[in-house]
Amino acid sequence: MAKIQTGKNSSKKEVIIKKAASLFKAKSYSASSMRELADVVGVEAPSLYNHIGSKSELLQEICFKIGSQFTEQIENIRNSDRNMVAKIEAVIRFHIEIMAENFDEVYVANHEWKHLEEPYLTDFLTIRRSYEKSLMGFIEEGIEKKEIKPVNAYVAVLTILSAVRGLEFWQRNKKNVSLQVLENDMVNQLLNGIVK
Amino acid sequence: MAKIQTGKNSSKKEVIIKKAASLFKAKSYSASSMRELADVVGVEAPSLYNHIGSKSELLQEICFKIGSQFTEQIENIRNSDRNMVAKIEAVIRFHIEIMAENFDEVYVANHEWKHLEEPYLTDFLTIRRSYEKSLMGFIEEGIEKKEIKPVNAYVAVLTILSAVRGLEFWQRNKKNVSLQVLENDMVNQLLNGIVK
DNA sequence: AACAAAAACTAATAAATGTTAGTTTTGTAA
DNA sequence: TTACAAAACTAACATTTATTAGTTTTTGTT
Repeated sequence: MAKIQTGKNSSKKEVIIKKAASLFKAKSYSASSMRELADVVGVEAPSLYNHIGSKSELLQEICFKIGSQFTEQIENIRNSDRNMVAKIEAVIRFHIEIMAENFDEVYVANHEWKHLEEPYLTDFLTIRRSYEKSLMGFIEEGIEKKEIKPVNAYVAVLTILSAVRGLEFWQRNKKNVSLQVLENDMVNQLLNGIVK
Repeated sequence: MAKIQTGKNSSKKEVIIKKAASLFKAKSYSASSMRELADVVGVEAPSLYNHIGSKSELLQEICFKIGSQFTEQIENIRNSDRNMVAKIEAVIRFHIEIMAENFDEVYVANHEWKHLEEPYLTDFLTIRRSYEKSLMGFIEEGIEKKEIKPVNAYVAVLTILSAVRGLEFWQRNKKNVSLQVLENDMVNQLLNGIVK
């Protein structure tokens, strides 16, 4: 009876994926049922299968869509003409902005990838590790060029990526802190610290 | 047939909780079944119920045990005689150390609390918010006393807590980076930055 | 108006879930 | 050795799960 509402530019499959991301974020992948997803889509559960292959396919689409956005962007930054500190700053800013735009999907990609099935799990981890390696390269090069203190590059990457991932806890307080302040302050703390 | 092995000082219930934490960390709370837990404990599933009340009780015990450790410690730090920067540093170091000792339980408390049932969920979030408030107090006082730059305290708390929570991704690389380096470098980056 | 394709529906399946009931085994103290 | 409690077991339960099969409705095109 009910029909899946497809807004501008998005196929029915894309609508389902967006709602799935929102559901998976709220309840986690495993605790979300296809019946619940059908409910929020406004349709009976079996009807979903006219548009998608399986529950796990939804998770795959979400994780790899986000994964390739990150991969593409860090490549752009690497090829750009900036000093290393500016490149690292660009990475941090990109994280914050993509999170602000695609909150649900980024959250799910960061927190629910564990439930990917093979071979997708391995592929995803490979992409992720390569991303971390790129960022580590920025830091090591920054150290060589004396732009950055001689820190352990792995710890720096871990600290930066963990910090930006923490933005997932932010949203609810959107009113208190603007995106601008958030972005500037976090960049500043990670690069220059907070101690006077 | 099999009996639950209870090592020194730990009751059978505590053994179950420890194994549950390990399982919940590996597979997430929802995707972990009582039969799987029984398997790793070395017993049939119904036997678990001689020692525990329910699956969700396990999650409660884990979350509140960790929660109260954090609450207690930040209280100690608050009452200690140090300047604010040193207090913030102590908080960061405590996070890293408790994570190194109680990895599974801290991980579960940080990632699976969503699945707590009421009223435990509300209680847990109250504890958590009060912890964040304490840390925010340290930062605001540090700013007043000109020890810390005039940053947005909320963003600083978010950045610090997110960074230390990211340690959960570390362990596998234990060999590459010692706990000492990790702790010192992370404290340094969060307080003093990495830019020369 | 008729036809074909797309997409909704209902009904049903096998498997897995947390948990209870009832029974047997084990360990300890008299 | 007997007796009692603790803790294991087997069997079973009602739900919930993702998904398939088969059917009807809707939609768009001729």
